[in-house]
Amino acid sequence: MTAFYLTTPIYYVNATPHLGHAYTMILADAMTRYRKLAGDDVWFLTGTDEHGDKVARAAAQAGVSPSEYADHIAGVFWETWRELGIGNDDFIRTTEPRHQRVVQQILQKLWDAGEIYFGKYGGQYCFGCERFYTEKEIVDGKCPDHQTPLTYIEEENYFFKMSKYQDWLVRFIEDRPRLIRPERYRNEVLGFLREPLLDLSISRPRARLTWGIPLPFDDRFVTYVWFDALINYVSALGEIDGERYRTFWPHARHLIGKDILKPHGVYWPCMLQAAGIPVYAELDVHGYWTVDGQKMSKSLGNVVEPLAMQEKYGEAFRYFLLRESVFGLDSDFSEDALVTRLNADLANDLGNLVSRATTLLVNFGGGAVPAAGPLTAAEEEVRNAFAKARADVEAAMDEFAFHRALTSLWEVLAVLNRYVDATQPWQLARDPGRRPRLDTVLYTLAEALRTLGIVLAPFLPLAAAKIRDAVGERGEPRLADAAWGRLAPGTPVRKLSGLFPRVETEATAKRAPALPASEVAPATSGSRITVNDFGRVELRVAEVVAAEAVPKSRKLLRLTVSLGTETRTVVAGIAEHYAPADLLGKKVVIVANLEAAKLMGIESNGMVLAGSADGRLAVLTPDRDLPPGASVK
RNA sequence: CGCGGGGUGGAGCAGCCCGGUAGCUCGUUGGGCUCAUAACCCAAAGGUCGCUGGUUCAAAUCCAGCCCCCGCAACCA
Repeated sequence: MTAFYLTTPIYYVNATPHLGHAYTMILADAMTRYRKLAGDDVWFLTGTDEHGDKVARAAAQAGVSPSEYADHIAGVFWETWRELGIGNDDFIRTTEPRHQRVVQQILQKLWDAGEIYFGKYGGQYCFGCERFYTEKEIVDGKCPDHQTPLTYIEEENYFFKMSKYQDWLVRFIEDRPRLIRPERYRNEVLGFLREPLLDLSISRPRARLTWGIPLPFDDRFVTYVWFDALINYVSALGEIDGERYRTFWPHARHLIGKDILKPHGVYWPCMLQAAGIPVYAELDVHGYWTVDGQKMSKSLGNVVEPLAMQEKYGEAFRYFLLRESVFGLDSDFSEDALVTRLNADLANDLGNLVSRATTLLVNFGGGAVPAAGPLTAAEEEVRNAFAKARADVEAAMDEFAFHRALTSLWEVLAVLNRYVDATQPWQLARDPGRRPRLDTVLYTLAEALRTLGIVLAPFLPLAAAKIRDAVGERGEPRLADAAWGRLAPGTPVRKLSGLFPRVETEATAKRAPALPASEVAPATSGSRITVNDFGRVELRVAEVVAAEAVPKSRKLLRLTVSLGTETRTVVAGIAEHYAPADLLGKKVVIVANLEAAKLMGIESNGMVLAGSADGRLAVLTPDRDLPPGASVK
């Protein structure tokens, strides 16, 4: 039995799951289900990354301890994967003792081997971000995030001698064309390695950060999160050289998003090499999702929540992600496109085929699989189409090309729909003399459903199980059983319709594309909107922390407002009514999920609400004190 | 010259690594069928494959240059 070990990144617990996390998980789930189906010994690992600055700060903000905070978010991730039907075998949290033990073990080993040294690091530091910035990142001597001046500070830290592995790593990658895939990412890593590789800072002083794993050889420091986090892939397998480690580590494949290519493609192999652990077998890199053509971000308010999509569309959500994306490239998500896929592929092609085939078997086959009569070229075509799809799926899955695997399977569906049309079983049923022919057709359809129910299982686990169940196939599906002719005559068949009901397009047609504000018709009194329409507008209390007139502008003020967890720039057309000083410290109400807009060259992320009449204007403020960020509705 | 990705019928995409009549889905038009979820099947219209040049018997596919769009640049999948 071949072992297959697939990992996803462990997710940082400073935010709840979004489309991107769900995508990684669904890819990993489909892949591991496929390998299990093929008979491999599979181990599928995911988890959460819980140490570091951001978690500590988010916890402080929420008024709880870091561990309480991490418990909560880790729970949200865990629950989300259950709802999405993800079948991970393990879920590791970096705060677990089993992880910490291995991290410390590896650190000690590296320290003993002289792979780590104590050194001084100086750089431009932003106290807001609690991190250093490189010269390239700094904008006009200021933090690109906060636009505040940076401070030069020096800090002593431990460093991993990564630089000495540069030449080794280049050769290692060059010798292994399949190590990093798709190839564009392999090229990108080799591109990184054309620049000199620096030693990696692997610690943070406890004076600054306590939320981490203490260095075993100097407890004044904790381990830097990247170093800590990457080791989860090993620590989750138990003791190094233990049984599970020996079974799975030689087959380790890491599935990641393109944003974390560098740590996985560069740091991690160096760490492993230094620690005397074999490098992973494969790094598989997927692309990003945009949403309605735009980058997904909180400030744009277009973050797609996987649970909402799952609730609304069920397995079609999973199907869409697998079918619509080309592995490694970016793809665009939209509900319209999802509904189109759902209706065309799942309702019309698959669901309808299952419905018509089971109905034929029930109405004309007496609810049981008949014995097949002589086969003709038509049956041969069906079998060939299926055999071709099996081979195509096998090849596609080897490259994480889920869209190709599904395309191949849908070619079989087209062949089957044509087969029904061409053989016309409802006509055959009228002539008792053609009973053998009818039986052959019905057997072929039943067998097609059974085998489809097996091969579709990794992609549509629930629907595939229903299809198998309709033709009397119970228990765990196995690819080996997808051989033609295994279906026993006499097996009872149940009618299965409504597998994927169509979603009526009216609901989607009314989703108007976002128009620039100037083109939006103003609401007329009398016209009504639904509560859902209103719910799309995110209103929040914001505290004005800075205000200044926009140069050369008559009407505009540039406001910096705090939403509690973030500050942002909002440009407001109120300069004729308010002096900047009037607004300082005021709590106002802003539209927080408004599309960003450039006004006089300044990007505005939100809109300050104000009422006006007869040329007089007044900014809205809460009647009682509310904290910045409080939601308004 | 920071790195990378993309530019293919009305829309969204595959194909490009391994050159050989340009393919899929949606949409449009006409026809067929009635077993099926207004589904299914057949047919048609619609593309100088961003531009220019090169290699080749042959280029969407290889090479060079240019134009446009989009990401990333140590903690967002």
